[in-house]
Amino acid sequence: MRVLIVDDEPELCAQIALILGQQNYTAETASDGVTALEKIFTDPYDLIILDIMLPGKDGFEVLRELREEKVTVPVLMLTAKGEVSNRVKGLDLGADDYLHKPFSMAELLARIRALLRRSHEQANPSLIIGNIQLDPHTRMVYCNNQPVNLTPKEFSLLEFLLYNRNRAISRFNMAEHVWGDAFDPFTMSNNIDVHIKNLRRKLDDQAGNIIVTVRGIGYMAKDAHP
Amino acid sequence: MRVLIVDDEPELCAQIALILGQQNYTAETASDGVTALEKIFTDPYDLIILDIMLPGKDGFEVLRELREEKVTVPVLMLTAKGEVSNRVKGLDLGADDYLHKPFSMAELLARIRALLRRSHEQANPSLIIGNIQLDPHTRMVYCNNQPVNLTPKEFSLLEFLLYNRNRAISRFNMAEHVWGDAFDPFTMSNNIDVHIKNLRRKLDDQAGNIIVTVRGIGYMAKDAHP
DNA sequence: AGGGATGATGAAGAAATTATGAACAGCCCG
DNA sequence: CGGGCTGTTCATAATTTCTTCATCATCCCT
Repeated sequence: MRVLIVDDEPELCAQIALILGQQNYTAETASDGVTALEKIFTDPYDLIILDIMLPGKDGFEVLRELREEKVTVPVLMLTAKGEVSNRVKGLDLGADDYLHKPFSMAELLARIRALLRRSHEQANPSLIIGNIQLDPHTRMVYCNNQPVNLTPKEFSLLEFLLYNRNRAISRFNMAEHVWGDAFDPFTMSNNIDVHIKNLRRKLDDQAGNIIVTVRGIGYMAKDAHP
Repeated sequence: MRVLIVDDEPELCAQIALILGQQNYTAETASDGVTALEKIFTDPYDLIILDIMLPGKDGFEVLRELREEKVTVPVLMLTAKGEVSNRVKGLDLGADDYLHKPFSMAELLARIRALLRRSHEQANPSLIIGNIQLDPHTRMVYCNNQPVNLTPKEFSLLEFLLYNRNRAISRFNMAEHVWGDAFDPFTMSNNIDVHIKNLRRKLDDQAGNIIVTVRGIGYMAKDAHP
């Protein structure tokens, strides 16, 4: 689950990112509106936390451009105290919720969960492909109905592949989604390949029947007979 | 056992919360209907104490929306004196009991116990897993049929884990359910881990056969043969 | 078939996460 | 006020996971 935090206070961003990380969200941050829009258009997020006060394009502008491009990601706006009328403006522009600064982390988290639940839970049954079953909610994976022990990275990777089944996914995309901000695009290591190997081993995928390698691109989770 | 108290008098809320806390319930409060609904939809409670007089959405409205969304949590309504006909209205909308203000704490507690017993008894006779048996009603825990002495926190934690058996539960979720409002998301301590350790020790779960640690997430209570 | 590029694999060190023992504070009770 | 119990925090040990790297296998193109 990818969340983008847009705020010009690095400290607050880091705080929120830390908490979200602990909850197994993949958090990224942007400190101004232009950067935020770039990130959003480059790759979709599941939720955006958007401060109104931003250098350059402010939160309203970001929201407006977003909705103009038909990006329907849920947006939680942060408003400074006293900007009461901003609530109306934000909701008019298509924000899904708002929160006054300063707020408690508990409250922020509750709202995040509510938003994600609203937008995601219905589209979130068990991901099944071949003899593999992945339940995003309980974070359990079964292979031939036997529970399989996956590490966090392995789980995220598999989840992402299954979510995009029958589509070739580039290593870059995987890195972005599983590693988020921590992803170093210049790395020379074959980190992802190693995780894929381990996944195949654990999932009894010797012949690469489920996780197919797409030469020159990356990998793909393939249904047995599409 | 999580209870939500919805009332616009902070004093009364605090009083009830205090009493419930002493009885080893996890109490949270909401002072208006909108907040209450958010909390309820975000994370389920075992019981809701709902005043009718509320700013914004009143108790009836909250109850209506609740039931509309198929939330079946037991609801105890508080009615001011003289609002006799409200009793009928509340029960029609799906309230489970009502209580006239002012009421004695003893009476409130009795009704809470009755409601919880009624709703939990059928769904929740005794939580048994392996050689562990936990009775939510009497708050007794047996290991190999020998009674085990658990502290309140340990009991709540075990209860929550057993209630969600075979599902990986994040530390965050545990904190939320066992600590409720008092939970500090910024704490750096491994408080939960320590409680888990103590639970394992008391339950003779040396090899972590019952309480399994799910790396990167938290813990899970696992049946021997799922 | 040769050569270069790309992916697979095994192993080892680094990093992160969890387990554990112990100290400390707060509270309730006598 | 002191003892016992509970809950929290901290430091450190133990374990698992992640990353990197070297090497080998495979694919693709001419």
